[in-house]
This record gives sequence, structure tokens and C-alpha cells, in this order.
Amino acid sequence: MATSHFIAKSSASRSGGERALQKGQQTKQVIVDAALGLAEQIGLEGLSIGALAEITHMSKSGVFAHFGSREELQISVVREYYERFAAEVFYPAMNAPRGLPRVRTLFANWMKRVAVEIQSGCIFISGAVEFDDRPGPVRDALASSVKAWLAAMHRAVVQAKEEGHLVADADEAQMAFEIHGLILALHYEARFLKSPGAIARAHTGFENI
Amino acid sequence: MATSHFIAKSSASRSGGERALQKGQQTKQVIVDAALGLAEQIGLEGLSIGALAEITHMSKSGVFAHFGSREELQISVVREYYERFAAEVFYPAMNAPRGLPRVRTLFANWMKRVAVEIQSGCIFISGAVEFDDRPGPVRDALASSVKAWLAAMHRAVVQAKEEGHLVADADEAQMAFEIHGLILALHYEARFLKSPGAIARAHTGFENI
DNA sequence: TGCAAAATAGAACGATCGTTCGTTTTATGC
DNA sequence: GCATAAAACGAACGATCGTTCTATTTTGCA
Repeated sequence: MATSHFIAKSSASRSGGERALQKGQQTKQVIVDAALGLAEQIGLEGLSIGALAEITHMSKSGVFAHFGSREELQISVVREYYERFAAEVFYPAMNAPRGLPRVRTLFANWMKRVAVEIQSGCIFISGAVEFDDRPGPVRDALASSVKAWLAAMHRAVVQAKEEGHLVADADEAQMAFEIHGLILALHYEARFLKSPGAIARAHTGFENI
Repeated sequence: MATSHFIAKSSASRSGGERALQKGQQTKQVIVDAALGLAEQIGLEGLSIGALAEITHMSKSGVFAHFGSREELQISVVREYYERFAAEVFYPAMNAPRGLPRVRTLFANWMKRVAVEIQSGCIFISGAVEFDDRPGPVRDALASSVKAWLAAMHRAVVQAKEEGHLVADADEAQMAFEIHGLILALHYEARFLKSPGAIARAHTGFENI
């Protein structure tokens, strides 16, 4: 049994009454996949149902029917990104020994992902800017996803201190904050400014903390 | 004579032939002011000429005529933001003694500005996300502005080392990178996640570098 | 004060957007 | 295979966008 998700999943994913047909869920997944790829490049706000229809060779109304609104489409994309992030960064690190080794693995996995996202883009970062001061369900989904991940990272640091892997007066929240900063600076300087050496600096920064 | 700008200004701001009328420049400045306020909140991509016309009580075509294109309007906003940033963060710090005191002042001024931008928004950050992978003159204006500021910060750190205010093996580029990370983490966690204590953590992080 | 140029207004354009609606096609369970 | 529900289509909607064009008002200078 794997450890629990970043946050508890909402129970009862299906109410049980009606049966779910296969084809619908299948093409919906295809659409969400395409939407995620699009959103990583041009942002959640850049998502357009028309563009998605072209990519998936469907009609606009056909795409639309799967979500009922653009907002629901955006939320689906956030959830998909969240799950992939967890599967790629969080879960594999749970095999590392509790304490500093797990913190190192979490950071290494995070770095690996961001290194890819220098080309593709990161929804947790672009979405944060887009939904800075725009309340609503999309913002809520995004913020709770990010908070869950940051909390998981913080938890790992706390455990490292508990295990005696850190100096006694280490500030776990401070460390988590600084790690977050390293990732953000890496993404900013590598993706936007295209300045070389950012990956190495993020690594060095982690060792200096 | 003040020290040079972050970057050299393009010489010959006016070719000298035609005379500039007063009223035009005046209302153009009013529009740019309004546009900057709008762009800080909803981003450069969120700027719309129609919304700007409403705010300034003008017609769309009246607003448009001052710029000739939306892109040129966005560039004007970037330039305006850049100048205000320099006037608020960079220039005042030049009065501080060369070396570590100046680095401290630069960081303090930067923090002061970001603290305000937790409410209003920051174009250097939102713009970076919006123009990540969208080539063009807006991106160029944005990137060169940011690079000029980061280079100024880096220069100050180099001088601090030259003055002997840092340990001999200090890596100036690394320090500048980590400072940038602190600011980005502050902006992210305070503005998007609304998590308290981020300002204090950025300050603490600076002392730890 | 009058004249030329600059500044602004107003209407219209083509395009794109999310969304709605009625119809047709396709898949599913018996 | 048939009936039924789900899925996909196609056309149209109202709104908004940047931009263009022409007409009108306002400004600056002689």
C-alpha cells in the first residue's frame, strides 16, 4: 500500500448509480492529455477549446461536451498535472530512507522534472501567475495542489531533523522556503532568460543550505 | 551626474525634425500609467485597448493612435515599469557605500518593492511567464530589462568581494542566483499562496547566504 | 484670429472566443 | 440485431478583440 497522496483524495469518486461508458472516458483522457501539453506551453488561460478541437480532430462542441465549461477543462488539466507530478517526483522518493536521503531524492526528482520543464513549461509556476488574484475553482485547485506538494517537501525536512540528520537548530520551514526559491530561480533564469549554468547553481544552492 | 542606467539608453530619443506637441505626450503618459496599473494586476497579455479606453474615458481608436499597435503599448509599459523600478530600487542604493552595504541596500529596496507587489503584482515575474516561449519585441524588452537589473545586482556583489567584504572563495554569480530565488519564493508564496511569514523568510535567507 | 496639423471620436471589419441547441452518428447492454 | 443512451457534429449566438478608415474636434503657432 502506497503512502497517502499529498492530500487526501475526495472519497467516492463515483456515486455508483449510473455506469460509466468506456468511449467517453477514453476520448476525455485524450483531450486532457492534449490540453495539458498545450497548457504547459501557453498557460491555463491560453487554453482554447477551438485549438484543442483541431489537435484532437474533433468539433468544438464535441470537446466542450466532455467538460461543460472551460473552467472545468482547466481544473481537469490541473488535476492531471498534479497526478503526474506526484507520480514522477513524490512517490518514487518514498522508497528512499526517511530523513535526509529522502529530502535529497525529493529535490533530485524535482530538479529532474524542472529540467524538462525548462523546455515544456510548468503549470504550477505559470498558473500561479495567471491566478494570482483571480479567485475561483481553478485557482483553488491549483493552490491546493501546490500547497500539498510544498507540505510534503516540508514534512520530509521535518523528518530529517527528527532523524538527527540536521543541526539541532535547523529551521525546517526556512529550508523548505529556500529550496522552493532555488527551483523558482532555476525555472526563471533557464526558461525565460535562457542563461546557462542555472541548473548547476540550483544544485550548488541546495548543498549550501 | 548619476551613474549610468542598468543598460545604456538608446541614444537620439528624438530625431529632431518634427516638433513634439504637448497634449499628445501628456495623454500618452496618462494611458501608459493606467496601462501599467492594469498590467501589474492582470499581466501584459491581459492588457486590452478597450479596457484602457474606458479607464481613461477615451475612445478605443483614440488610445490606439498613440501606439499604433498593442505590442507597442506593451513595450511602453515594460519601459515605464523598468524606469520606475530603477528609480525606486537601483538609484537610491547608489548612495550606499560600495561593497556589502550597497548590496544590503539593493536587497532591502528590492524587498520593499516586492512587499508592495504582493498586492499589486510584478511585471518582471508575470511577464517572464507570459513571454517564456513567445519571441518578439515585447519579450526582448522584458528580458533586457530584467537582465540589466540582475547584472546590476551581480555587479554589486562582485564589488563587495573586491572590497574584501566577502569570504575569499565566495561565488558572486551563485550569490546573485540565490538572492533572486529568495525574491521569487517570496513573491510566489506571499502573492499566490498567501502564506504568512514569507517576508521574514526572505530576510532570513539573505542573512544565511 | 485664422490655418494647418495633431489629436480624438465613431463606426465598422474580420477573427476568435465560450457556449447553446438540434441533429446525427456511434457505442453499449439486452 | 435492436433499442436506447451516450457521444460527436455543425451551425449559429453574442461578446470581445485589435485594427482600419473617415470625419470631427482640439491644439499650437503665425
